[in-house]
Amino acid sequence: MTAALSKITKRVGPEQIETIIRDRICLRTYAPGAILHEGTLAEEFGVSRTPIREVLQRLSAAGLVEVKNGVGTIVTERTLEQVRQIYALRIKIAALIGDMSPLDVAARDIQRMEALLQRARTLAETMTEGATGASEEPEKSGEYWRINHEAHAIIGELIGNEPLREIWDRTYFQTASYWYGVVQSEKDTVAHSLCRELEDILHAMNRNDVAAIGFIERNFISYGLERVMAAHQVRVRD
Amino acid sequence: MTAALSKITKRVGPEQIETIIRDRICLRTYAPGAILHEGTLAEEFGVSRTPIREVLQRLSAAGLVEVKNGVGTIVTERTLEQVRQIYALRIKIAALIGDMSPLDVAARDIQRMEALLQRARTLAETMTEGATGASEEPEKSGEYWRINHEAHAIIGELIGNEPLREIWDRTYFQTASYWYGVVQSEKDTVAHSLCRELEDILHAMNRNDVAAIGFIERNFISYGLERVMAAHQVRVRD
DNA sequence: TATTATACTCCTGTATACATGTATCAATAT
DNA sequence: ATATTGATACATGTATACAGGAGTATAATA
Repeated sequence: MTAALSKITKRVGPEQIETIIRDRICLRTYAPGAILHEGTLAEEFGVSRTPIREVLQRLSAAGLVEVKNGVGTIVTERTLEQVRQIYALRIKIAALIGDMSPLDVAARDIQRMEALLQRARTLAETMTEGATGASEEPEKSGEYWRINHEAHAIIGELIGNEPLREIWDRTYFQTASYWYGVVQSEKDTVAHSLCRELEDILHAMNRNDVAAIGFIERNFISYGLERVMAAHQVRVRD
Repeated sequence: MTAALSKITKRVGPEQIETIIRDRICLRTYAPGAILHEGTLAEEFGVSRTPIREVLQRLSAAGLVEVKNGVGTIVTERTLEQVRQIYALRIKIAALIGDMSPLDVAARDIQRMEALLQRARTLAETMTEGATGASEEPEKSGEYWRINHEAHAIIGELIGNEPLREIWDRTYFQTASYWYGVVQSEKDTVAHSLCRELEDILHAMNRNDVAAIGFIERNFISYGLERVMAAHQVRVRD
């Protein structure tokens, strides 16, 4: 692990610890196959192993890690076929959003999405200008992640069927790490794609057409699957 | 809690403990709203609170219980609307089975389902004959549960898309308790309905038509929703 | 030199003691 | 008589010590 993960002074609860570790998995700070040690994490967050174990159990139930006795907690590695299956499911789930008790779009949601679109446009412009600048690259990827993550959350809040929303989140986090791998290698393309995605969603939100949002997502998830599989082929080749 | 839950001598692992407690929730041995105590469960299974807590955390992640600090672990109570939403999702999920990498039906599966149908027919006959016999009622309900549970498992094994199968199981367990409430009050009707369900599935299995099985399930889940809502109305009335 | 057995090291699994949170009930002030 | 407050009992949350399992390195032997 990187040395940037220093000890935290503020006491944080298990829920926040879970969020932090989950984000690290999504952002590939903990890449698939990486081994996490309970003792190390306990020391970093200033707590005992007990609450850390609780967090890892929950992440295990979410399918993000696998706890192995005598070894450690391993970030889940998925085969190409497994990733494809999750994406296939996400496509079907997205198409269901409009059918399952969709909620009304609030003005507040539209404002949040407009702010995200603004940030996404700034990010995309910086991408094309800066070309392949080295030092600021990680921060751009981080910004992409934050935008994408909040957009996902806003859409999730429009899903009135709670069990469906849980699946929406669950499958999103399971594939986030692999999608983020694509983001790192094709920043420029995906940044512009994100802009179009948010524009389309914003139009649908202004019409209060949640079903349309589901189908827009369906299409962009399908696009994501293509990119992930292409990137995976490249990785296998070398 | 009933006194029938005596201490267990054999040492059992957390996985088995989880299955036992989950079954008790499904069978309403632990009814919705019931409070479970970690210490009591620990003593019953002859282990410390630590593995019990791990089990309860997993059941909490599965949406079957809710752990409350200073109070206990409460078996999840769901409103009529929440139950309806889960059923609505199960209906959609069932219809997806045929689309998502269905597996071939093995001869072994057909044999298992034929055996279940046999047991279901025996159960249904006993129902109509015995009318309202008192002493053997619980055992009949238990037999209904075991048949229904194994049929669910067999169908689940035909789902090639693993994330979809997880949802299949998850939503099944979340509604099992409420469906079982219907079973207890309308044993005769549901026993015959189960026979027809298994017959239809067996026909589809012989044709290796997994998609058909999905739609058969879709229809019987829809039927289940009707019965659960009707029963819930009765409960509210008194 | 290759191979196998064994001891060692480190990580998770479990048990237990203690800290903290919640609800109940009784006592007291209004 | 009633409302409020405080003590108390008991629940879960956390820390820590110890037991068990898995991998590795080392040394003995064929």
